[in-house]
Amino acid sequence: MPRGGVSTPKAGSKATMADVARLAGVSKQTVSRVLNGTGRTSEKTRRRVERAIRELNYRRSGVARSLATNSSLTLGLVVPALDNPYYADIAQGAELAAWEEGYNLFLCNVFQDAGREAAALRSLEDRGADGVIVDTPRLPEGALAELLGRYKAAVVIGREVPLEVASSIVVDDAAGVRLALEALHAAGRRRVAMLAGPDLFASSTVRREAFERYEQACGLFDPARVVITDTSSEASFAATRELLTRAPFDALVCFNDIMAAGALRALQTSGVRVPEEVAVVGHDDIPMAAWLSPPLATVRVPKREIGRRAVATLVASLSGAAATRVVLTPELRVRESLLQGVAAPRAGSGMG
Amino acid sequence: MPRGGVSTPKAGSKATMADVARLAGVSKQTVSRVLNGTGRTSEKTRRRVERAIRELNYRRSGVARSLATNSSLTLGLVVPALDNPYYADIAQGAELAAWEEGYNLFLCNVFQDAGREAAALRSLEDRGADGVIVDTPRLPEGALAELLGRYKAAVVIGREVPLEVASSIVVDDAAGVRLALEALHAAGRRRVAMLAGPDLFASSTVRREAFERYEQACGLFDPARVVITDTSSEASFAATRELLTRAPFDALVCFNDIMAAGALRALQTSGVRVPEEVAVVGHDDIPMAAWLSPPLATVRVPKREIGRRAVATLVASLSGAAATRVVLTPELRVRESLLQGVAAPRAGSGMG
DNA sequence: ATGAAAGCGCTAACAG
DNA sequence: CTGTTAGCGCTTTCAT
Repeated sequence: MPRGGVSTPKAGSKATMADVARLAGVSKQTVSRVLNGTGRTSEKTRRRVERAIRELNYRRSGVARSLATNSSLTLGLVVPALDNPYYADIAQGAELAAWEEGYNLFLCNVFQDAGREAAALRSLEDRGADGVIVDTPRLPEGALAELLGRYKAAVVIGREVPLEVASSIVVDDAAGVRLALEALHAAGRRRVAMLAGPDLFASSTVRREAFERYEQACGLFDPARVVITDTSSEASFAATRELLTRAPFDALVCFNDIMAAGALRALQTSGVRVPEEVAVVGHDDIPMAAWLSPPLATVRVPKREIGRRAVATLVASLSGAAATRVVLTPELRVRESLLQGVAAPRAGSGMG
Repeated sequence: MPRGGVSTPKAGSKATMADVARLAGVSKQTVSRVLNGTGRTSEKTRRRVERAIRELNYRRSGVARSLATNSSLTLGLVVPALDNPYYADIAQGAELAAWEEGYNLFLCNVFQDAGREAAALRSLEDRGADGVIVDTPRLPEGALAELLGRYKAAVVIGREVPLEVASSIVVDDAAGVRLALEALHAAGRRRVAMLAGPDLFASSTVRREAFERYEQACGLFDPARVVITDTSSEASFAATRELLTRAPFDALVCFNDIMAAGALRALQTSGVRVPEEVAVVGHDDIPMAAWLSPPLATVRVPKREIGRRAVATLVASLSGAAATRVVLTPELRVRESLLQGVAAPRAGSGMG
């Protein structure tokens, strides 16, 4: 066919490399060389091949390619719940980094279910992903090791695993809690309560224990001020109301910002002024935190950075680097929910 | 090797179907039959094969499989920005539905960039995805048609495309705006302002025009009360402040909840009481909307449903069904930011 | 009920 | 610089 059909290709047109070779009057190998930029090819043949490719609207089959090369330049990221902006941010960081490294990143959201986590890990493997990053609170270590062992490389987020199993990226949770408590104490709060998440989340346990340890060390610990509840705003709303009837407190540290949002609302609807009567500190620093009223002070976790580092580590491992453990440090994000005596909140505070 | 090594497989172990066949003393074909449940196989051979599979910790290569079958039971979903909970929710709906249909769903987040959108669509194709769902405001229709034409089936979200190109799932945006305005008018608001998003988003244009039309019809339209701004809380915060100095208004309709959050904060920090002086209505109903202060009234878009329907439509198309157009209807979610004279907000309001 | 041969679309290892 | 021959691991025919 002469160049009649403009560039609008027919739907479903699936030219193969052999078609291109035929049209260009060369062998498949030459086409492959041109495509890969490997070996030397005469300027002339290259042009012919390139023209044929355009003409046929040809695209190499990645499937065939990865069958032949046993690699796919594809990475997988498995997260437990995209509806928590925390994971969405990690995903964005990872996506950006993968793109820069020349890899593709496929995300698997596994809606709160260990079975699905395993399934996602397996199907990513089946589809030929070179490596995976996984943030999974639920999968037991044995199962995780087995699943990850099938990849050339793997990175686990938010959880320490043996280096034989995978690299890991974690955040120093205890340090984050300490930052919050130091600021609270400095602001004169002596009866700090904690809204903890279920122990299912390793980081929740770590944070709760860090809280208890620190408060104990300061001689300010009272177990009656610790509540464990589900990580939803709804559950936190209810838990905070209950806490109000149980023990007096002048500050509240929450496992994450989603929970803090519920707590904030519970305090306000109970007539408790924030931060005058009770200061509130969240954890993670999701984008919405700065827009709550009052803006929520929180322990900022470098989410994008987590995603970025996870990809960097994974790519390094794929190139033969040894597994590593990365520990990231959180920062305190001071906003009005933690400040005292802020009469008229100023515009833009906490937006930096 | 006898059954020495318990069930803990060595890392990187990649048995092939031939290995299994050998160990079981049958042909590859028989193994394939057992795996697929096709053809008849004697109970005895099947057991042998199954045992060999277990022994070798064997998994079929999906890559080889899809090269041979030209199908992968894999679907792709391309979204522009996971950091907007709106998309995260769509993704969860889609993921759930795909899982139920026996498909795998790979998500591609393309960070605000038309080039990346195209790249994602292409790499999903390369990896053998059977079909894709794409929510892309930026890709011009011609390019989109070309990209989608290469799939067996495709679904576009939030945008109408010719049925030859793909099926589409859209929400009746104009109806949503009308719902908000009716409620506002019923509450006595006569000077409604609008915080619109850039025309880049088709739905933003639709909503803005619906707003103008409706207000005009009521004889209440004033162009000075319409502001177009970026879809971030920050930009909306600034735009709202500016609007306050420009034209008086007693209600504010926003393109989405993220923007509404910024607007809410701008009003509050400017000493404007919500909803007493200015009622605010968002759009989408992201989870956080209910936890803002005051809880944000919003036009609820059935996000999960969009994801679910997109997958259902896609799967149907893959089975040969004709392309279709689905229009979903939004609902008004009344919360305190729209109510009048609510002295003491009651607990749990707006949480249902 | 099972096996043998051919091929999916590509790359790798050698020729020339 | 370019072509030929083998596979990658699986599913299809077709035989048996």
